[in-house]
Order: sequence, then structure tokens, then C-alpha cells
Amino acid sequence: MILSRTSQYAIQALIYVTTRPRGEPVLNREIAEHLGVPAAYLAKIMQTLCRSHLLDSFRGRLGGFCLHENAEKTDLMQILLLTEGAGFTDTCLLGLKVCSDETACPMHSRWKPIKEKVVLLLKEQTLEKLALAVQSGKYRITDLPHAAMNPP
Amino acid sequence: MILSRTSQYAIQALIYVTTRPRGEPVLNREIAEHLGVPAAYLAKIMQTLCRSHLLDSFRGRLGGFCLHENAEKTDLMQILLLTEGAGFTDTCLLGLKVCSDETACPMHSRWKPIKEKVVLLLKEQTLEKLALAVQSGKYRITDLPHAAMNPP
DNA sequence: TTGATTCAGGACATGCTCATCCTTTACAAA
DNA sequence: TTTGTAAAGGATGAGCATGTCCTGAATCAA
Repeated sequence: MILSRTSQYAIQALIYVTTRPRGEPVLNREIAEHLGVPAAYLAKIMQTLCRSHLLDSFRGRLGGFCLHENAEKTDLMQILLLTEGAGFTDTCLLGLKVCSDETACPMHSRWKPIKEKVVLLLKEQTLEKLALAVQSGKYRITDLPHAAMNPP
Repeated sequence: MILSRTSQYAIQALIYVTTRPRGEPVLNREIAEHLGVPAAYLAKIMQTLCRSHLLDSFRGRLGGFCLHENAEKTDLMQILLLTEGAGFTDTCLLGLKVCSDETACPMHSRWKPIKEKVVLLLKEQTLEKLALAVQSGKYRITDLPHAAMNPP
């Protein structure tokens, strides 16, 4: 299961915003620098997240992005439906256009329960839970600094 | 989990060749027509499968592709390591370059067991088993004909 | 030897994702 | 009102996966 960079950036950015104090807009530049992702590209993603009402945006001085009302209850499945498109979880492993219980590829019966586990997992992980995990210090949403990745 | 078209075509073609009588070369054109995939593109994929010794190729009249000695014991994991590249199963859901038991993203601990299930599944599915499933008539590796997909 | 057939392989075209750049619009403080 | 700041949005480009085309090399039959 490999998500598009767009989805990965979206999830990372949303978690980061959720870790920040509610009501204080967070700058796109700050998010991009913190995550180590291209700011101009992230800006486009933030735009679509605003249009999907997961974020609110404010222009000008004191501007930035805030989590929309109750958006911390959003789960990963909802986010991925936006960024990957509907039906991203009911794809056939072999790429068949129609692969269902009635007429299937030879992997279908074993692949389906795994997909179901994935969907359950994505649905139970909310921004709130993920942000808490990051705030605990045990987990991270950014790459390690270069020094830690290339020890001398 | 979405595989590249290249991987999907490779798996489909290998299963198809496995369903055919051993020792009788199968034409690239025949495979492409049967699977409904572009012949020129498939030819490139068949080439790499030959270089990986999953197939043998023969030119000229009576030419075509045969399954290499014992290649019917090949499992999907081995095929995907060739087509998707090594390490395609140990990627982080959020895209982190380093995400291990020691230092991880907040999804790691729940994502890892799912990845392990996927790997086990891919390793137990051999071309032989998949070809038998297709030959039984219960499963298919090609798209339904248009009529069946767009009923009147 | 010639011709037909089939794979090998390079060059090229296309489409999508990822990414950048620049101008416009909105907003707040001075 | 002016100035600085930040998001909105359009245009454009880079890179890779996908797909096409054409020529060459191998093989077999006539």
C-alpha cells in the first residue's frame, strides 16, 4: 500500500496543525519547513483541504491555517478519500476493472480480508489520536535530521 | 496497495503462460490480445522477465515465450521484487525515510502487522497455484467483455 | 539463399504526479 | 491610506510510468 506524496503530505500537515494550539493560525511556510516538504506544493494541498472543510484559511497578517470545527475527529479514511479519490480501497490487485465476490481474480478471496483490515485501521485513526501520539514524543511525522540518518 | 501496471501485466502474463502447455512457445501477440493489454508495452515487460530468468524466449517461426525451468514455483513476492524494486514492502505509510521499531511514525505499530500479512500472502501464491485456479474456470486474469460490463 | 516470422532494443510520444513561479486578492497594523 | 504579509490561483516545467514505432537480429521453411 503506497500512498501518493500528496496524501502523505496532507496527512502529515493535518497532524501537525492538530498538534498546535487551536485558534492560532499556522503558516504554510512553518508547516513546510517543519515537515521538510516543498512549500509551494504544500500550499496547493492545503487549498484543497480548505475546500474540503478540514481546514480554515486566513489571509494577510496573522493569517495561516486552522483546523476546522471538529475536524480533529476526522479519520485517515476520510482524508484519503479526498486525496486518493473514491474507491481507492476497492481496487483489484491484478488491476481487473471488475473483481467482486461473484466474478474475481485468483487473488480476490485472500486479498479482500486484508483490504478490510486496512480500511478498519484507517477509520479508527483520527487526527486527534495521531496528534496525541506525536505530542507524547514517542512518534514523529518528520524525517530524522541528516546527522541521525548518516551517523559518522 | 496499488501495484504498477507493469507489475499487473507481468503477473497476468506469467499466469497466462503457466496455464498453457509447457514447451510450446506462446506468442507475445497472443498474450497481449488475450489479456487486452498493449502488445508493444507488454513486449518490454516480457523482455525483463526473460532477463530475470522467469521466461525463455525464442525468435523466428515457432518462436515465442516459455516458462523457464521450475519457474512455476515462483511466488508473487519474487515477481514484485523484480517489477516494483527491492524494499517495496518496507515503506512507511506516511512516507518517512526511516520508520522502524526504534523510531517510527504514529501508524507504524499498527501498519507493520498488515504489511507482514501481505508479504505472507504474496509468498504463498505461486504461479502454479494461480494458474490452476484460473484453469478451474472459477477465476480470471482478464477483464470481462464489454457486454458483460455494460449490460443493456 | 530468400522470405516470413518473432523477439530485441533504441528512439520517441503521451499523460500524470510532483513541483515551481508569478500575479492577484484579502487582511491587519501603522 | 499605505504598507507588509499570507493565502488563492493560474501558468509552466521536471520526471517518471506508460505506451508507440521502427529497425535490427535470430530462426525456420521453402
